[in-house]
Amino acid sequence: MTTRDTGTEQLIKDTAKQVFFKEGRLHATTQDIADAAGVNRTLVNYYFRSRDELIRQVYEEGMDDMDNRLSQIMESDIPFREKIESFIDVFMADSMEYPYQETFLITEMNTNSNLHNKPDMNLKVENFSAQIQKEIDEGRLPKMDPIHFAMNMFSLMIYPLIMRPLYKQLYKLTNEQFTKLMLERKDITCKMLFGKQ
Amino acid sequence: MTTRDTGTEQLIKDTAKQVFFKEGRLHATTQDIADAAGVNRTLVNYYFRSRDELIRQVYEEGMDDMDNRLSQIMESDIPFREKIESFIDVFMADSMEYPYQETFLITEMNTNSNLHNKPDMNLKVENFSAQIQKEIDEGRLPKMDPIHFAMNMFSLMIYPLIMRPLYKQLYKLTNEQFTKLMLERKDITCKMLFGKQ
DNA sequence: TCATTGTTTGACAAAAATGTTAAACATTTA
DNA sequence: TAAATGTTTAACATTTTTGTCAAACAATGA
Repeated sequence: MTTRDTGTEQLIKDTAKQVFFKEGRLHATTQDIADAAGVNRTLVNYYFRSRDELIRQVYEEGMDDMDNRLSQIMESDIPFREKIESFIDVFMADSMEYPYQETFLITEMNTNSNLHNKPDMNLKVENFSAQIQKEIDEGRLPKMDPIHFAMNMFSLMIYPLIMRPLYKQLYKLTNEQFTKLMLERKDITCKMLFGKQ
Repeated sequence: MTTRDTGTEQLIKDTAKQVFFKEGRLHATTQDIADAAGVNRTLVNYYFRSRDELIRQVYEEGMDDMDNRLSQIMESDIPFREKIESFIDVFMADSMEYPYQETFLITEMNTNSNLHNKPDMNLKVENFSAQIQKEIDEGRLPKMDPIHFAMNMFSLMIYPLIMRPLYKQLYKLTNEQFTKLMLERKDITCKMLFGKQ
């Protein structure tokens, strides 16, 4: 079967990511996704066979994406702090687009538990920890388990975006105000991490 | 109808909170919840009329709980830093029990959008911001929008707990190791917030 | 004890979500 | 153009989830 590539398969997958990662509608049905994509629901089955398979692919690609974003910290050979600054810049821009990507992944992990971990991610994480440890040893970061640095960084970047509906309500913020705050956070997060206050 | 109170209604609601807030199984069905509670599924309808009503009550009480926890920051009249230290201590203990409470609330907000905000929470938040602003004015905190202090605090406390399945996998952690790290974070979070590194 | 009434259960019904199929449609290519 | 083949659609079927009801059960009180 020489696929004719009408872009529909990709459209459905991309729309599913919009719904799950961007809008955070984690209970969305195939009908919801088809509607959002403006296509007949049957096409979900035509291209993906089942809902589960669509979810599986979205999950898989979400994980791959995380993996790729992690790689970014490794490859460049610039000083640690600059590397982190640049990482925060890129990662936060992505997260502002898709705040619920990690939440989706975790929710799937919590409901399925038949998750296959990508072994090369462990290596990257170890590598990252080693980089942090080096900074600690050379006195540029306070003494602590390197995992805390990573946790701090991801927490400060992602969590406010997840809680957006709540913050908007509690602090009576417009979309513009919220976006402005998130952009400010790039700097704030960096300063928090390196203790330069 | 003089209720006989067999504790079943409360059991179902508590179990729902266990499933949603503790296990993070956000797609759980009424059957899942009934099974977890060890009761006949029909009792969910007997006591709550519909699934939606059970969810509504869990949502409502989850919000009330957040409200109460926020109040805690207001009432005591001890110095700001001590207040925050004590708050982190209590809040993190709660969050370790129910990591997905806020995630559940947000997911519901994202799917329903017919949320009625509790107006008195706005007041508490304003009060909290004023307290932070005072610290800033008196030079005990760096200059920034007080909302960032709140965002930093909640992010550092909650997000690592949400991501637990991922961190456990990436860093090859046992439950005990993870718990130990989370307890360490009480201190780390506090130091991050006040810049004492 | 026996009637009353609230609770629990299982069988059934309804609704919602997902999956299948055949026919209509569109594109390619011979 | 016409056959071949991939794509889309609507009708239908199946499965899953939710909701209803009457009968069984258990506790209370006259």
